[in-house]
Amino acid sequence: MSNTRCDKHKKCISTTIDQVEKICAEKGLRFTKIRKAILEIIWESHQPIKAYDILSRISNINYSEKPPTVYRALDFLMENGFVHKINSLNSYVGCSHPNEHSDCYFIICSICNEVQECCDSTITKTIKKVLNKNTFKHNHIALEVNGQCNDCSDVSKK
Amino acid sequence: MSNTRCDKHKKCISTTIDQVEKICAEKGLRFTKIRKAILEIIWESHQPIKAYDILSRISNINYSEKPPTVYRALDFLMENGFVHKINSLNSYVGCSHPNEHSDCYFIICSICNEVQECCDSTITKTIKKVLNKNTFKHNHIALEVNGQCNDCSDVSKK
DNA sequence: ATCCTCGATGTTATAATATAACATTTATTA
DNA sequence: TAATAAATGTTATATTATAACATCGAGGAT
Repeated sequence: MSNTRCDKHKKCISTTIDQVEKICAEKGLRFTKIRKAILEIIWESHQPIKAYDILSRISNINYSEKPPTVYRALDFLMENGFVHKINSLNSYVGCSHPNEHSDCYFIICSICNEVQECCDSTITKTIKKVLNKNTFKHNHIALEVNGQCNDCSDVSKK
Repeated sequence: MSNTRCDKHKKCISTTIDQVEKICAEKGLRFTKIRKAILEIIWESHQPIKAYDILSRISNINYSEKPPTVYRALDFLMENGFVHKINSLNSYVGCSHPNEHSDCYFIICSICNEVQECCDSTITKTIKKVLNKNTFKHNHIALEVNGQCNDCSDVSKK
């Protein structure tokens, strides 16, 4: 399934990278060569990618990269909302709307492994109400739903 | 903070263990000695506990236990809804209402590390609506909110 | 009761994920 | 241009989790 949803994937990558570049310029963040290379690798597919898969991809380009290189770039990219970690998969995905909001929700198809963002303000509102009842101040909301996407549940019916 | 919320913690453990025992009997599940011991260790506090901390606790009792012992018990306990994994912490907590519903939501205080369940049906309903819109069939909903609990944000004000 | 089977446990080894600590380089700014 | 702060390089190791195969033991079939 990997890139089928994104007709013009190359464009979709470069648009996002440009956007990130712009945001970094505005905020005075250093979007260095390594950070950019790693963000590009993450965007090569719309699937979540694992840190060590990023590492082996980047080692093809520049031999002898080591884990801290990847984890540091991931830290930077996550801190600034350009990438999200899917905790249930120990994997990382690019954020398709950097800077719009801090909390992103994910639906993860356990058949094709496709991950889609499903950021929805009604979910956020409902959660915030419950947090208020609990007098809990939130920093971050992580929502990951595991199941089958439409395509895969259709296939499994046949 | 650890057990302060639960006035009679010993009772609270034994009640839950009894409940699990009963559920297993009804369902023909084998609540073996090891599984019980590990569930008891998990319930020693209301905090999430890490697999290797369980391992070292159980090694005090019975030397020479090894990781698979713990992970197998955790698998059993999670499959049957007696324990939940907090993915963002790689940690495990006992479920305070085994068998009532499959999806449990957590609020995690980053100061005192206390984790509370905040299973709320309005959240579930709202999420399900969004999943329907996306024609996505869910198996499991994981919601983890990180922030500060009431007690800790009070303290930090002072 | 005995054998059989299957699930549970024991055991060894290793895979997969992530970070600590310190050295060096590069960018920024005073 | 020197000072300084941030980023990267490097080595080592910590943490989390599973594979693979051997053995044990409970409960059912005969």
